Amino acid sequence: MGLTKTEIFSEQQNQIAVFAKAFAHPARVAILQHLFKMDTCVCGDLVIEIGLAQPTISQHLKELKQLGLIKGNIEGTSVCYCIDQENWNKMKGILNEFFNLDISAAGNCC
Amino acid sequence: MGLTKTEIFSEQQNQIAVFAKAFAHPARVAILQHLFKMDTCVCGDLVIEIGLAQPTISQHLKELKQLGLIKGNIEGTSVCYCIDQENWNKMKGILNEFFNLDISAAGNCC
DNA sequence: TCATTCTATCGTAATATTGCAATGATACAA
DNA sequence: TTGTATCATTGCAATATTACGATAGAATGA
Repeated sequence: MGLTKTEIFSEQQNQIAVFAKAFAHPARVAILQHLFKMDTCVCGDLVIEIGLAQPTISQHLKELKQLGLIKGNIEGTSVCYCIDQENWNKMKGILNEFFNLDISAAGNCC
Repeated sequence: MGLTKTEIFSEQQNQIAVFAKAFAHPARVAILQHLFKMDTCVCGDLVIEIGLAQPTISQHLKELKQLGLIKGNIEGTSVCYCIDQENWNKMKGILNEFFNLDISAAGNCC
């Protein structure tokens, strides 16, 4: 049905899934890496840097913005994008808690 | 078109996206958490534990297995699943490298 | 052998995602 | 005002994902 049954999972499980979805596309990974690489905010060159059409980039930026991982400030005719440090760290905390589950007990019987 | 243009991205970017997709669904998050929680391998009770139909769980398990994040050993009529420690740590390394990109330079102009 | 149990696969329906052309909207410059 | 540059939105087509009923396969026990 293509419809994820979010209601049967915990808030935490859904939140992990939502954040993970942000990185589940190489274009969004590339956008974020570029935002990190630049020592200033990135305006328009994302379209040139990544090889996708402008509406496609705009759509990916919108998703990242809705998740709160990036911020966008209007600067004249262009828009300045950068990482939202606070939310980025929050996301990192949530995902790291999941990644660092104790592995010692599991995995020793297969 | 629903077709990700993997060819225009780096190997690393695609790999991050592929791993992230594993966690981009709460059912798979729940499966992995359950595998971690158990101090022994998990066989059939994932269907009961999580509220999805058996074919659906089987499908999610297949995806996780294809990524190498879990292993499955046949034990009589049932199958024993557990985390693949080696690949799990490898995945953690790749994603952490991405998460821990230097944030100090970016994000100070918005 | 036959029924039971457990899991995988197939087929299908519905929703989600991706990508882009066309079009708007806004700010600035001439 | 008229263009130009930049980015957002809309609308659409194509592919991907999610979920499950039905069914098949494999091992076990009666």
